[in-house]
Amino acid sequence: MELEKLSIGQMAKLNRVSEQTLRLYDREGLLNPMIKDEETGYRYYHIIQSARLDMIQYMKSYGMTLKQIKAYLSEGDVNKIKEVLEKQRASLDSQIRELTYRKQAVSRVLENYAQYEALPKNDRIFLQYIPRRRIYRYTTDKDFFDQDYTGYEYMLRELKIHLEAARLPMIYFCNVGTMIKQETLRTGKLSSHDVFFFVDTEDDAVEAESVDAAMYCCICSSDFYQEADNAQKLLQYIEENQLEICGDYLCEVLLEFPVIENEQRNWFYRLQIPVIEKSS
Amino acid sequence: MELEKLSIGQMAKLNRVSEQTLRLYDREGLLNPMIKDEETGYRYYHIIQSARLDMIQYMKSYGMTLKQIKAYLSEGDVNKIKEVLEKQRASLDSQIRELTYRKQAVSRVLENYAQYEALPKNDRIFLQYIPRRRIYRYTTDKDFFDQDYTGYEYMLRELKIHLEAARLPMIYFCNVGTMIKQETLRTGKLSSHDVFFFVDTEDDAVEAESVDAAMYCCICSSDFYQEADNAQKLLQYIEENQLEICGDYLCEVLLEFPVIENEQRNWFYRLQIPVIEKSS
DNA sequence: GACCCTCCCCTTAGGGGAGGGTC
DNA sequence: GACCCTCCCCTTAGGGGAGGGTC
Repeated sequence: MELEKLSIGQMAKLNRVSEQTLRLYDREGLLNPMIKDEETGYRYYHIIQSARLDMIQYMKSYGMTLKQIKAYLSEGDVNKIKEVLEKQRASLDSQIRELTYRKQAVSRVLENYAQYEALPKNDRIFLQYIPRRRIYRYTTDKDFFDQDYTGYEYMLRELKIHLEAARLPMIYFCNVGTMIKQETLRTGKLSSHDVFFFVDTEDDAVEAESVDAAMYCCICSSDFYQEADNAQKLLQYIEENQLEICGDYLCEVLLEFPVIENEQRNWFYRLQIPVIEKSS
Repeated sequence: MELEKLSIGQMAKLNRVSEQTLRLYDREGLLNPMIKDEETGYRYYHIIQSARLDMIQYMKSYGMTLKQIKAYLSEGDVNKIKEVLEKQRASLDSQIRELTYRKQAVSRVLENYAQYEALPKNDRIFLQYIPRRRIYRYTTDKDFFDQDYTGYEYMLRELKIHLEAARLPMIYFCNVGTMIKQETLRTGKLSSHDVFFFVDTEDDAVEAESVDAAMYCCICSSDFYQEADNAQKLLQYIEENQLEICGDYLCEVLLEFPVIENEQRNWFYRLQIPVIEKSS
């Protein structure tokens, strides 16, 4: 029966794999041809060997590496199937979780981008309702408002190191900010020892503080050195308009563009102070 | 300020990356140190360069390759952010879908394994209620019952090629079977031109036939050459027990073990014929 | 002595040849 | 002429050295 002695090309075609793949499997000892012509080096397969090839492909589709597959196949322990499959399922689960995390991060940046496009960019003060958020806060011994831009970078590095120590995904690091406690703010003094980043409201794995929904008095800018001035403008506005501070001041980096200008990050931040109307 | 001239080791530590990584980014032009001592080759970074490193890490966490990141960073087009992010989100989406598919496949095999453990293995005939399933059927010009084992392998290869042509995932291939139409079966003749595989009941992307839920008269075996005999036993049992065939005969490969014995697949199949009680 | 440098080899699962025999 | 063989180089994002200068 000629049919039963298949050349590498025939075997490849029947099984929808490349000849390269079959040669690799031969070399790696995953699937050796039934006959190897010692003189010409030609490989000949039996159709039956498709069974093993199928097994290899199943296992590959479960996400196993060739090395794992080889070990498993050569072990030949029928009862290990379950164990292997359960391990694979767990591994797939965590991969899916990881990717879902990433997707959420991308989505968040896109949302921020949409806000960026909609928000006024000309130092205008505006009121905005902002829903509840969650933040992970880190307190340093330095005061943000005493720092120059370089100093701020060091503060961010601290936060980054802290983030890693707390086993939090790097992804959160792109939506950071600083905070002034409302007690401090009421004295009119700008002073901040807290940096933070926003955490998904649904991410239960991270313990974070809640920032209540509120009406915020806001101003946006791209200039790092403008923050103090802008903050003063906000305070003045609040004063002049019969408003009352009802929570912590946040400076939120909404977006960061991948260009460095004048040796500075090219970002877009929103200062925000939660307010209520003054009770008369 | 010494602080502002960071050695590679300091820069690495501050940013939680390895020195190797920084050297790679330097070589690839992703992030060059601000100063490179021409004589000693020592690299010195400015803390500000962390901004670019952050960008690289964000983009990596979105799933971009270094090459893509480099292209994006050097292009410097602020307005392309959105486009890039949307592309990344779409890509993440399809990766998640793919992995979810795999996970389902693994879960199905595990379910089959659980059934394997529970089902009688000693040629005993039993009744089993089997819920609705879906199958993708492929009709060949050969008759399964005229084939030897080798012939069956060729039939499977046909199915596999067909599966690929229909753009169906390889994963489905591990739960295959053959079918005898009830009309044929009633004549008592064993003849089958249909091979099939089971498709997820929820997978709308694949168009498949429905196999209704029913009470099945079943028998399990691991011996390929035993199928015809076992089928006859089933028919006899049905006859003797006042039962009536109410659908197609299926031979389902429930599980396949990764060991080849006697040049044959080591599998476990379940013959099943749907029955109802004979109306008197 | 701790730090940094430049090679260099290694990892996954093949793809894409070149140059030369074989069916 | 179509098929098969054995090299050989290439891809990602670094990790892990060795051997030798530098702060």
